[in-house]
Amino acid sequence: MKGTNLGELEELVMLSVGILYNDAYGLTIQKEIKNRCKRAITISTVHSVTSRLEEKGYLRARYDGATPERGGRRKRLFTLTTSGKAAIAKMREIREDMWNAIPKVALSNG
Amino acid sequence: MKGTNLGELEELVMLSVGILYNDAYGLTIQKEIKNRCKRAITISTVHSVTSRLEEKGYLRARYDGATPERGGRRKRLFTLTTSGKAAIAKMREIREDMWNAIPKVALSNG
DNA sequence: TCCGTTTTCGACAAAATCGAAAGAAATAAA
DNA sequence: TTTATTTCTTTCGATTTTGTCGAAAACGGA
Repeated sequence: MKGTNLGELEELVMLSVGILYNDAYGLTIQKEIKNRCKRAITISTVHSVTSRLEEKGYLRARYDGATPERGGRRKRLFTLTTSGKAAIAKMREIREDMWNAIPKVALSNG
Repeated sequence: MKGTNLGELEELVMLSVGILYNDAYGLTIQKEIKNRCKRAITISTVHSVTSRLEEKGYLRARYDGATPERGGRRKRLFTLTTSGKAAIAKMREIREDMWNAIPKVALSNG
């Protein structure tokens, strides 16, 4: 049981779900990533990532109960689970600590 | 040619190289990650990641010219390239922006 | 030659990625 | 009412990149 961590894209999807709060589903997640990261991924990619995150227990899904205005299939909305929130928070903390530990000289140009 | 991005572990290795500055090589990188991330990876893993980062142009390697005190093969020291620095800085910026965009309510417990 | 350190090699699992096609559900058109 | 259209979800199969090892090879003193 190795892969208990988050991959790079998995993390971006988690952050997107957090940002979108109560409107996170395939399409909106895809757009969020496109806008913020200037990175085009297909809807298939988003779905395969969200599935994996569900399996890991980092994301929970529910069906949209509200009536859609003009047609369309029910949306599958995602929210972060408690362990999901903890996972991304921890990664952030570790990276920030590492950034702070980099000596200035290592980042100067030349 | 898709994979121009950094993977999760690749990023950690880059940060470690920055932290270690003029003493970044297999062993020290491995330890840095172990200490900071509480994550045990083998030395083989570190080497395969650094190789890939070199190919991507994010890391540059040189051999240690100094005489080793007590035996052992020459070390291969790594430093961040200009594009390498830019790559990790960009990832950091994007993630910070995303974190700031997450509404408080999405992170509260419950 | 022997020992300890470090890198290279070859292999495999997990994550990232896509395209295409098939459901669903609600509404608009016939 | 029946059919078509729209908007999304699901699923499948396939391929490239990343992540991960264990073992072998290469050094460089002692």
